[in-house]
Amino acid sequence: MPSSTVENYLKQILIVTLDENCSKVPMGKVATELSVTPGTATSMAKNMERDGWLTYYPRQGVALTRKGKKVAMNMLRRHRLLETFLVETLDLDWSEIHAEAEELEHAISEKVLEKLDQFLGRPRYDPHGHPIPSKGGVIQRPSSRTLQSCKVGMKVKIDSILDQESEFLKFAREKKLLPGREVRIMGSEIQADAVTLKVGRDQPFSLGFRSAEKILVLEVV
Amino acid sequence: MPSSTVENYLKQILIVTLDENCSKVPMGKVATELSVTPGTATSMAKNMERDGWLTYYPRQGVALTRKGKKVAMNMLRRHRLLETFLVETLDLDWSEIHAEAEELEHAISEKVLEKLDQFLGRPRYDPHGHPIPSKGGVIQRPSSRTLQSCKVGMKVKIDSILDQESEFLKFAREKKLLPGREVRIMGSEIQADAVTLKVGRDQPFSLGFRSAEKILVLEVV
DNA sequence: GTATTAACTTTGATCAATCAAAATAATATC
DNA sequence: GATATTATTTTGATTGATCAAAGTTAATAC
Repeated sequence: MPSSTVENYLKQILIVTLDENCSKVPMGKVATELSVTPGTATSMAKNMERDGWLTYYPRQGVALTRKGKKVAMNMLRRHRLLETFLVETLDLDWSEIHAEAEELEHAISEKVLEKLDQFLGRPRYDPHGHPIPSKGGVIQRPSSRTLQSCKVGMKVKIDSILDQESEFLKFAREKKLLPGREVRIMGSEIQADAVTLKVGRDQPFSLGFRSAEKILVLEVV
Repeated sequence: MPSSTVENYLKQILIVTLDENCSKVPMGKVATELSVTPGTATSMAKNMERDGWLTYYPRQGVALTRKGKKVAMNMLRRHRLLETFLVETLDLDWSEIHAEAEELEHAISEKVLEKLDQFLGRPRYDPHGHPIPSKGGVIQRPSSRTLQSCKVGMKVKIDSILDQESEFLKFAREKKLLPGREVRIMGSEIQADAVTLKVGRDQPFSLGFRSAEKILVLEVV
């Protein structure tokens, strides 16, 4: 059984992994995410490796093992189901539920969670629109679509780049069109055969449909 | 803020205090109640005294301070409201709720508790018939105890019957074991697993602990 | 190709909660 | 009253989680 501290580390590492679409999470990131000093993160990583939750690659970061990922997914499920309950049933304010769920997710048993899921009608998304992992720990993630198909104003996250041509990848890197990045669609005009997008605070720029087609994105809710 | 360990000590000490109607709880009792070694109980007592939760009388026991009692009462409130929720709303089995509430009571915030109370319609008794302390930490009336827990010679008044099984209720009616009736405890023997009681001028009879447990009584002074 | 900087690791210390086992005090027994 | 028993306290050690500060590496800059 993981302690609730370990559960927190696992969950946060999973979130970063999914979010940035990377395999190893650097220790610095772990430390800031959990609000501990880097030294603490390193020593926890070693203990967690000893207990089989993750693999620790010195000076590179940590990656969850299958066992660790399973628990982490379950934490996400707990968190999101609890947030749903707090909003739907107890009518708590949207702004408070995160912190509340953060506490409760460590205390709720599998059995109570199952009953809660049933009571709520087995919701698939939490109040923020995030998908709730299934009992087996699977996130049925919203299927990705091409950048070309996006509507103006949408906020999307880059999922993957289909073209492996190095020239194109180089261009994509320069424009920060990398997996995990969030992008806003500023314009999309069939007649102009182009989409205009903005990455972070950079200057907006346009991509022809030919290129936009090569970029798969996920809608951010 | 007390840690959840401290919360457990406080709650358990309060329960023993109410139960045995005594002011000081001896360390041995504290230790067994919390399933720790006597040494641990002693050292916790010292720390808790330092933090103002209780007064520690060496070789005699501990007594809650006002501050400690307030927190302990609140724990009882949390516990009982949660048990109510688990049975009423989530339909958990009567036998499981105690352990579940034991975990959740440390994680639930005052705000969520308040919403839960509201959602449940501000119940005054938990599923076992125990009174739920008010927000201010007041128990509305002398807490009832099970018939099984009574000492020989006590005179008690029946408060409620927990088992709603019709066969059992029929039996209870025959024996005049009905709310309001006064009963005298003629004998109670753990080895025999039975209590012997007398209702009015009727012939005394015995009840197995299994059944005696289902009957809540109030002590008559 | 060295110097600077940023990221990471080590070291030594602390705190809460616990145990086992030895020491001490209080109570009961003869 | 001396002894045996039981309850309690002390002592010394451990474990998990943490920090501050010093020490290493690797990457970046110049």
